[in-house]
Amino acid sequence: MPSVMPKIFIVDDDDSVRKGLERLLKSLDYRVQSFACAQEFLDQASVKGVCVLILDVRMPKFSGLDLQQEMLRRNMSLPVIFITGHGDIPMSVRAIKSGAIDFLSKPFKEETLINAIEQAVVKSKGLQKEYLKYQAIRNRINVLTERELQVMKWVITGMLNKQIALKLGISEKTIKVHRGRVMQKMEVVSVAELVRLTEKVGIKPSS
Amino acid sequence: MPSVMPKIFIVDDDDSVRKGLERLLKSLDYRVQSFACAQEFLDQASVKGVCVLILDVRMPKFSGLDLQQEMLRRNMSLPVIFITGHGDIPMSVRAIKSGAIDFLSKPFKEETLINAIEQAVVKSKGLQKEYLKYQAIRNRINVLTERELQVMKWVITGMLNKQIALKLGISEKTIKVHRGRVMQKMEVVSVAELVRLTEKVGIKPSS
DNA sequence: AGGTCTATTGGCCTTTAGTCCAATACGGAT
DNA sequence: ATCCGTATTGGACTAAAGGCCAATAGACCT
Repeated sequence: MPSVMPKIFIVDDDDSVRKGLERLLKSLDYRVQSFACAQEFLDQASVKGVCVLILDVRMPKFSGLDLQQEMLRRNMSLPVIFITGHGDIPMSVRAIKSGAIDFLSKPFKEETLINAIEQAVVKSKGLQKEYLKYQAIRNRINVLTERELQVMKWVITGMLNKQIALKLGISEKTIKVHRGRVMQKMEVVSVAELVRLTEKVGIKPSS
Repeated sequence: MPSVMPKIFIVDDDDSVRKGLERLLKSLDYRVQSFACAQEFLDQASVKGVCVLILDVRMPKFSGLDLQQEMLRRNMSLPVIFITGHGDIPMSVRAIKSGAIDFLSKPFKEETLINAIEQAVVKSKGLQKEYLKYQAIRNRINVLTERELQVMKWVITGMLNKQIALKLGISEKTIKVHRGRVMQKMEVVSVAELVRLTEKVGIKPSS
C-alpha cells in the first residue's frame, strides 16, 4: 500500500504562527494546509484520509472551540490539537471533553507538539479504518430495496419467516425470497454475520 | 423502585476541606463518605450502586491522578470530579483524557461543583445500568459448561452444526445437543439474540 | 408498446435445526 | 458402591430455511 504522509491542517489567525508551524511540519515531511480562520477551513479543507487539525483557540468571530463543536455537529471526526497563548483550565477541560487530543499552551516545546501529532495520527488511522469498514457495509445496504431493508430489520430480531410474514401481512414464501436476496446483497451466509454487520452500522432490529 | 440517593466519596488529605464538602453535600441529601488518602479509599470504600468520587489532586504519596489510574487498572468505573488548589492545564488534560467528569480549581462556586456532581450522577446511572445488564448476561454464561461455551463461540460465527462438528471432531448430533442447552441456558430462542448477547459482554466468535 | 425493476406467490425438493427418548461412558462426590 | 453431572451418540420425527423454476402485476422509463 502506498501509505501517504498524514495531512495536517492548521487554523490560526496569526500569520507568523502559521508560517512557523508550517515550516516545522513540512520539514518533518507532513503535508500541510493552513487557514487563517475557521470558516475558511470549513469551506475549503478536504478532510479525507489520515489527517489532523492544529487549532488556535482564540480567534476573532469563530473561536477554535466553536469550530470543534461545529465539526462534531457535522460528524466530521478528525483529531484536534489545540494551541493557545492564553488558555485556562475550564477551557482545556471543555476542549478535551469534546474529544480533543491535547491542549497546548504557548510557548511549548516542539517535542510536545510532535508527540501530540503522533497520537493524533494514530487516532486518525483508527478512525479511518473504522470509516472504511462502515462505508463498505453501508454500500451494500444501499443496494437493498425498501422492502428488503424492512425484511432485514425483522430478520435480525431472530424472528421466524412465518412470524415476519404475519407482521408484514404477506406470505412466508415472499419473506424467503426477500431474505435470500438480503443475504446475497449483504454478502453473508448466516444470520449471525448479518446481525454483526447491522450492529456495526447502527441498524436496529424492528419493533 | 426505592431510588436511593447517590453516594459521594470524598478523598482529600485536608481535614477542613473534607468537613466542608461533607456538610455541603449532606445538606443536599447525598450520602457521603470521606477518606484522608487514596489507599484508605481503595481499602474501605464499597463502590456499589450510583456513586461519585470527588478527588483532590495533590496528596502525599498517592496523588489523585495516581488513584484515577489505579481505578482504571482495576476496572472500577465510577465518575471522578477533581478538585485542586494548584492545578495546571497539562494536569487537567491528563485527568479529563483519563475520563474524569470535571477538573475544578479552588476556589470554585458551589454551583459549579453541584453541576459537576449532577453530570457525574447521570453518568454513574448509565454505567450502573450497563453493569447490571452485563452481569445478567455473565451470570447465564457462568452456568455453561466448558464444552457448551466452546460450542457457543462457534455457533455465533454462523457456522453450520456440521462444520462445527468437524472443527471439534465430534458428531453433528452432539453439537445439536450442546447447542440446544446453550440456547436454554442463555435464555434465547434465536442465534440473532445470542449474537447480540455475546457482543455485549465481549465474547468473540472462534477462529 | 416494450423493457426493467420490484413485489408477490406457488410448487417442489434438499438441507438444517431442533426435540424427545434412550443409551453408554467417565470422573468426582457421598 | 452409587448417584450426579457431563459428554457423547443414535433413531425418529417435526419444523424451518432456502434454492430452482415459473408466473402475475404494478411502476417507471424509453
